[in-house]
Amino acid sequence: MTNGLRSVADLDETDLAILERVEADFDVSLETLAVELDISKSAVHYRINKLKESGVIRGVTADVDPRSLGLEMVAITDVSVTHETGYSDEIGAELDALVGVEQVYYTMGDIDFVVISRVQSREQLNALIDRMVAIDGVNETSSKFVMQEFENDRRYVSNLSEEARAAVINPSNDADG
Amino acid sequence: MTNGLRSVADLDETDLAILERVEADFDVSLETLAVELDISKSAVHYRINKLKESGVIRGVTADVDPRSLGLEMVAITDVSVTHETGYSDEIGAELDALVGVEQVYYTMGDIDFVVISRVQSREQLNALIDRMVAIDGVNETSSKFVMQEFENDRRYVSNLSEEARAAVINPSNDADG
DNA sequence: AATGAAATCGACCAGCA
DNA sequence: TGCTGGTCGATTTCATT
Repeated sequence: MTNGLRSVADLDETDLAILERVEADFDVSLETLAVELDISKSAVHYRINKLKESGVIRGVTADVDPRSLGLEMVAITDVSVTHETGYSDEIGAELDALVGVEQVYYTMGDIDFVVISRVQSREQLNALIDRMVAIDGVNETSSKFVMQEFENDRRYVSNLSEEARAAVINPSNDADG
Repeated sequence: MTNGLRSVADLDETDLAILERVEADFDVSLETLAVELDISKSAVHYRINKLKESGVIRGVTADVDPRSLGLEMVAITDVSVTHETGYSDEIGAELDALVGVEQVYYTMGDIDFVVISRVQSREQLNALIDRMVAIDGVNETSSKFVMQEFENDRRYVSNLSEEARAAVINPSNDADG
């Protein structure tokens, strides 16, 4: 009996420790990690490479502050679509492709898509919503402004409960393996 | 200053070109960038350093695939709070600090917070929502499951319209049309 | 899977326009 | 301030265990 958790790559505690550090700051030196984990620099490098190749680390990226680009306005838009057609995949992709759209979630319930967008000005937001409505199959939209944002910086490993962490390291805990 | 856009750091086209590349893939070599931009390696390095120091690049991070950690379930929770007190800052921070919470938005309107959370299982989600409700000042929650997610990978520069890009490069350009 | 040595690349410095 | 070329140190690669 599985609880739905299936680990794609098997990771040990050392991997998680590396991931926790590099997902917060990849500029940390191999030597620092090597000392912390009490393994050689080459071993750290070997593991990071393996994590990249296996897709656990999807890439290494510069984290750009959107405010430095003038992107100071965030909105959450609920988008409902006409339910006759089953083109939710396409509509979601089209919403996601719109310039200014940051995240698109397709959800259960009467509201079909939740769209997070980030723009410079109210004019840009209005234009963006117009483009959403123009998408074939989009029925209705309802937007709200974000007054304040509490970011978590997309750090997954450090945001894992003890239980969740254990489930990653040992997926055969109560799963099929 | 007519359209409300105020640039924090002044960036030129070369900076934007560098940002566009490194926010997609920081593993790109200095030499590749130098050739592409027709400047020296040192100049690329100098600019990247300046972008880091000025806070435009907040950091360099490994992008970890949440699914490799078994984080396959995403939920969007609307959280309303008791409006008597003005502790929205604290409540937002408390929501954000909960393990499993990825993003917290404080919005205008009758729903006060929109919380995006990512967990391994339904049990973890239930426990998470319990912890939300337990926060002092939280009134009511309403959650919906995310069936599909269309990601944009947090790439801001490449997700800028021509108009928005121009506004970044030349902030004194108050031509907002 | 991990190591140490060798090649390669990025970080830093002094100086220059 | 923005950039150059050169040097040093770190990272990447590879043969070996």
